[in-house]
Amino acid sequence: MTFHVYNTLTKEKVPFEPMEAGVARVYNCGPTVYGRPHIGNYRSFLFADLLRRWLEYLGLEVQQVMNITDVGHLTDDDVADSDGDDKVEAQARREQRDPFEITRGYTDMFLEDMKALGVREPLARPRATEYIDEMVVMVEKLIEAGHAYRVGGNVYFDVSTYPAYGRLSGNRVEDLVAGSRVEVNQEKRHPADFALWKSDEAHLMKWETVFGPDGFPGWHIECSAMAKALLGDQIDIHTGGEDNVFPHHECEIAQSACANGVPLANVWMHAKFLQVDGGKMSKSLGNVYTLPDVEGRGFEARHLRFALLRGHYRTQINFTWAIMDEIRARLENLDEVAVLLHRLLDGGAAAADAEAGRDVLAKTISGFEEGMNDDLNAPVALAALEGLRKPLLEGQVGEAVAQDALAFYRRANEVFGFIEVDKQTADGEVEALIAARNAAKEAKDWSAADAARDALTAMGIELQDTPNGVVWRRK
RNA sequence: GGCGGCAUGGCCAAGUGGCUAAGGCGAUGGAUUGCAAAUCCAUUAUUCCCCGGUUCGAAUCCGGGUGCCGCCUCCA
Repeated sequence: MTFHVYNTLTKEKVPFEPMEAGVARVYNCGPTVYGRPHIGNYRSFLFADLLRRWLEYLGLEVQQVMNITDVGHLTDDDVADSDGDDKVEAQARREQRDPFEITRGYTDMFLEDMKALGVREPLARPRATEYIDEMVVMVEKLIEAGHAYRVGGNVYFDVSTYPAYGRLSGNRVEDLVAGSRVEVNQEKRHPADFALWKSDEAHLMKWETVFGPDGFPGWHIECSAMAKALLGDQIDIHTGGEDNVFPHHECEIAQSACANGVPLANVWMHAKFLQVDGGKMSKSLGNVYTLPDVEGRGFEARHLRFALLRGHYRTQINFTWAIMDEIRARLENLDEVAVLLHRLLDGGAAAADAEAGRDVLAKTISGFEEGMNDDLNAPVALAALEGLRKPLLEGQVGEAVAQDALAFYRRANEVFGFIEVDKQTADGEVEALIAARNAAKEAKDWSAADAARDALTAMGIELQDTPNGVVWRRK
């Protein structure tokens, strides 16, 4: 089975075929850095990371770009000019700091979190403020081509010049107008027209351009310009959260196609929102969690990575602390597969036949790959990996197979990135305590034996008394 | 008002027309143990939100209802 992906644009799963053999060009809509990223944000970036890692597993070179939006989007495009209020500037006012300082600070936090969560560095993380010139060029081109028009220092995209507008989101221009809850901006030709460039001298983040001295880009042009600058006019996959479908990606599609003459992306993929405690997370409920919150509850970043990748990216998944406890237990089992493989290869209980379990391994690999190839069906792939544990516990795996199984397990973890696959080594203190406990048991000094065991438990070492002696693992 | 998604055991989560509904967590009983943990054995959805329909056959398709969620406004 080849890798199939669900394309939001066509609403169907299609085989993934990169335009250039062996290379996948992928653009991920990144965060707007006006606040500390939360677990909901992480989900869509983790999805982007999973996609990238799966493409790499398949042997493709992935040219991945994830932008950082450090220009605030207007909170309300249609009434923009009056107060120039946008997320970044609003935050800047709240913190009484320079907006550029704000975005730098939150960008650093974002990058720290990504690193902690094991997200691989993309080829580039362009910042919108570094691509103002490219945006202006694109806007000028759209004006020249008759797809955009100026009203004073503002520039709007004329949706009537792009009949496919609405295809991605399933919205019709007429319905958008009817359902619009914002005041109609009189200077636009059509209420659905969207801003490419805005001017407002009260705006804090502003640039002098051909459109005037106090301008700033509209919400959508940034990504179109950065994708073009770094990946070219046409890319293979464009991703984002489900909220990006409309208006952001719909607008990107329109403006890029009109400016470049080719479709921006062949496939559009969107991650569903994460829910917390069964509903939308909200500040008033106090459940807009961040990585430090999760770590404060005694979990590691990899637990969170697992929790957010455990469900299919297009299904709603829920986050609760009870689920995190379950995640911890499950991850211990996945870690244990590696522990068991290392133990076996170090002379542990292997099946007599070195080739024993070959069929089990083959089934595991095909289950894993078929799951991932089916639009990144992580739950199926994970179930396949978990299936390795039982045969190992039952001693049904031979040494040669274990060798291959470990190699595969490492590759599988190159995709998931939350399993501990390296061999666990004991330090002198651990070994001494184990020896002390064995001696105490021999002497039937149960309180000394239990003391040693308690000390090890406190160090995160779990002992297992098996019929063949004592083994241990780090939990 | 317009558009869209989802509903599977105590919990999480696969399955999208056809053998006994994956897998995990948890729970219960037993074995094992100095006691535990781990492990092993057994049990844990005759049933997939509800009501109709199509079909030889549906969790899977269709119609209606209920509930949750999303977009149309900043949001991953």
